[in-house]
Amino acid sequence: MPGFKGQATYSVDGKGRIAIPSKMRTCMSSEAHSTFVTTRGFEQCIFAYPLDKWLEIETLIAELNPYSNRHRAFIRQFMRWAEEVTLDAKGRIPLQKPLLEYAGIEKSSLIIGSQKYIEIWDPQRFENYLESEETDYEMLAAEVMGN
Amino acid sequence: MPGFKGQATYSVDGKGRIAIPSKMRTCMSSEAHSTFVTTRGFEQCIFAYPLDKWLEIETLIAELNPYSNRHRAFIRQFMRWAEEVTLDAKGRIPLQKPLLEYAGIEKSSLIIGSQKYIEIWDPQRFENYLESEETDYEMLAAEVMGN
DNA sequence: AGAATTGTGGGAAAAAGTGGGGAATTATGG
DNA sequence: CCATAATTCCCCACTTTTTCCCACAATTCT
Repeated sequence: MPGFKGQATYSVDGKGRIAIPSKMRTCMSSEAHSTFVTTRGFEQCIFAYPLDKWLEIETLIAELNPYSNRHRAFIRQFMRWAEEVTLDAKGRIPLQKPLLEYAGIEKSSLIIGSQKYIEIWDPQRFENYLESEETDYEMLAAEVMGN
Repeated sequence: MPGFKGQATYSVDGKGRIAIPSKMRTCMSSEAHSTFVTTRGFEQCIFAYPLDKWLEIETLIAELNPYSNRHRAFIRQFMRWAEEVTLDAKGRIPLQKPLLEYAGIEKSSLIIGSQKYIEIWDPQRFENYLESEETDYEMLAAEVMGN
């Protein structure tokens, strides 16, 4: 089954809703029940996992030891940003204020399909990110994929 | 079954009641009978376990050795703060004064879903906690989840 | 071009959260 | 042991937020 791909610039309306591109919607498995889990990304953006993929991750989290304070801190950070959201009849999901603030998103957003999940960026911030990451595409490929 | 997730700032009313976010209520199993056990957290906050999860923990506690003073000290601390509370018709639970004092909560609180339990913080104290924990999210993730 | 799908916006209905009154229960003090 | 005070519980009223639904514009497909 193919992963999420492509990019698009979509608006975020006054109620914090954002449409998921139909091409990305169609490549969710039915086990996702039209549901995503949104959470903060490692960069300053929002990640959206289809529910089934998210549950796999949560299974790993559930095995951590909550009596270890490092583990507990991680569970806390990981879960507190997460939010289960379901597509409405028009294929949109609501984004909570804390996430929008974290990602610096206001009226416009850049949606990027990134294989197992979708990234949602403030377009300007993504520009800045590209500039700050000096490594060029070709080098990155060689480094990551190169044997 | 998914665990508690998300965060919200809710008020604590004059009677010490606090609403549990509906998204967290809906992911309790029916065996919890709409009941939580609140107790002091390992950090300076309140933990709320759904009853069924709490009973699992209590089973472990029951197996500790009461003739070891370390064990005994832990059992004593763990149990003396615990309080069984039931959701009212509006989805709220009452919080006892000692717990509120311990967590430094007055009128406002930050509710955090943390997988198997819910944490209730004084918002300001949580800010301080975040600052004191310098480790950033990405590092923590790599450390805990890393290969 | 016409029809169907996709993205955008907003209004109405439903649900969630907030606060408080009063009865029932428990605690305190003479 | 009773009277008073305090607390807990149950209920109702209000406000805000979320959810659901419909309308319209833009794009894609046939």
